[in-house]
Amino acid sequence: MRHLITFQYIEAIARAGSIRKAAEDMNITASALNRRIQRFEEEFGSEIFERLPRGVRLNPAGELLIRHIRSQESDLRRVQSQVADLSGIRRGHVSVACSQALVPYFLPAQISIYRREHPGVTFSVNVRDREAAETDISNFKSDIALVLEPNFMVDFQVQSVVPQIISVIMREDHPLSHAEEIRLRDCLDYSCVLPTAQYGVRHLLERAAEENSRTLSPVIESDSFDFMRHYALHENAIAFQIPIGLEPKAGLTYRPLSVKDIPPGNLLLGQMRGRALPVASAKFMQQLEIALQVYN
Amino acid sequence: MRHLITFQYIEAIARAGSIRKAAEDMNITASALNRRIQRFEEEFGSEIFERLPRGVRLNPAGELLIRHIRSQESDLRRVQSQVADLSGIRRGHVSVACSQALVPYFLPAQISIYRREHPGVTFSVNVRDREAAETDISNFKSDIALVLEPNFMVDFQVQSVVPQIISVIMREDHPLSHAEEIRLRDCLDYSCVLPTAQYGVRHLLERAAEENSRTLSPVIESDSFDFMRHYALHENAIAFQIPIGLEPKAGLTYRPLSVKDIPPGNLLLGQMRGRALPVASAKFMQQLEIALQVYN
DNA sequence: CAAAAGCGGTTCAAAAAATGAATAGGTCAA
DNA sequence: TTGACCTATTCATTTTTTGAACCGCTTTTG
Repeated sequence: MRHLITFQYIEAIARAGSIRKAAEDMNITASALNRRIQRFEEEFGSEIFERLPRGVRLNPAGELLIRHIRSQESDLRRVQSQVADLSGIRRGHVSVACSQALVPYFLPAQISIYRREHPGVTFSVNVRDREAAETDISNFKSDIALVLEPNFMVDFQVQSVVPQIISVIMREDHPLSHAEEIRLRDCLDYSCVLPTAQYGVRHLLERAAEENSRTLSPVIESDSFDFMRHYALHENAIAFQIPIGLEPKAGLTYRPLSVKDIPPGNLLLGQMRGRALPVASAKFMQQLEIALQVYN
Repeated sequence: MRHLITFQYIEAIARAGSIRKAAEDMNITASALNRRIQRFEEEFGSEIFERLPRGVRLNPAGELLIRHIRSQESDLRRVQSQVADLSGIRRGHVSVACSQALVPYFLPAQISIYRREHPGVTFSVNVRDREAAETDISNFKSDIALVLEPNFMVDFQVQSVVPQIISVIMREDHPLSHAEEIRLRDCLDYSCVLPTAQYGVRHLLERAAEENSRTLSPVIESDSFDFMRHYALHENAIAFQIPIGLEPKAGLTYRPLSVKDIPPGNLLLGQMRGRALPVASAKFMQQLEIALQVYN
């Protein structure tokens, strides 16, 4: 949309933090971009950038404006996708921000199901911790978020809640592998591999440990659940993950942690509050809702 | 906003029904406008107008687009007004679509109260029947609607409901003027002056008459409540109006119709569903809500 | 402490885009 | 069939946007 390029420039400047950098990004001269902004500010009736010695920054007016710009652009894309839809082309793009647990198993399966029916639809999948996922949603960078225990920002509208009991991951020959369900105190006797602080699983474990006046002392911290799973094989340590992220794997076994110690974590499916999603995203969201019911 | 002019052109064409007419309205050549539209359609990825022998008309894609355009423009105005608000200027514009009953008394009073506090805010007040009011709301031509018994279109979001018992208007020396409350059958003995079909009052009267297997035979129909009120003075006929539209007037008296015959009509305050109103409009709406509580 | 680097803002000639006037070519109604 | 009215196209002209060079300023760097 060529006539909306000013908006795109404004976004680029906000992102880059300086007119010159943004000019470079957008393949234009700094002078041209500068004048564009000045003209826009005049039309708009207010400055939208603070001029700092080392660049520019959105002022409050600019913050309001960029919110409008983003929502407007997303809405226009939605309209375009609706139009494409009614002309029978059925294409579109769906962007998902999700917790790591969804990456190996659940999401690939769901996306492949969806694309079997709508091969014209493309996807982007971004792994985000619970905070970043919400930011992405409210910046219109992602249409859909599927995250464990987010912070519930105001912009985040929950569509579906799935309780997830944290599972203990260990080798089949691990002493704990015979128990039906595992108590938290039992875990503390063994080497633990824990996810780093930004993850929901860690958050839940910490909270539970605190309530039981225990502390977690992991031998390894990692931000990769994949790594942790593999490590459990090597050292015969125990790792933790939510069921939706687990697949049967040779040599490993999974047991639920007792809900007496740790309440189930909530896996939340949601979107930007009040936003009308593009056709493709809305349909994919519907599919996810149905698929998630299995876990209830 | 100069860079959004294409959108304004599209709106003008949709309104005018032909590129030439719109070109004239917008002080531009038909050829220039035509090319603009063609370029836009190419960028947009779909035609938005049906080319007819006698002009053009929005096709379904165009309908979707113009919805977006209108909501987008309204949102931008809102952002501008918010910006003005935070720079302390406190200006803005409020547009109200309302039933005739609100015009003589209620709205002028409310607007004057509001403007006493915010003299920078301007108003437009448009009298609309219940259908037109809803259309205005969903076209973003009005921010706020205050109408009797609208049809409840999906886009219309009700903020406040005020029951209004229809009153009979007559001269002080009219035979009915002594009754505390008046039955519908009594009215039929006298000359009646009725509003035309598009008004809520007429709608309610007709429905009530039908239930009682009676028919209304007005000696005069009018679309002006002001006229009807004055006419009651001359012929000693009876007219009808809702309480919110009535002020004491020398020589005239008002009596409620019995709710046994006619259920109270609903005066509805509302706006476009899901729309974020500009600051000024939102505040005025709040004030109206409070003011209307008196009638409950 | 001085030079360098990085920033937004300004100026002016050059390039690009939008425009107007004229006109082609179509459909419909009388 | 004619005339009215429409969209679409072409091309010279006008308007707008752009790039290059430079100014004045602040911060960083050596």
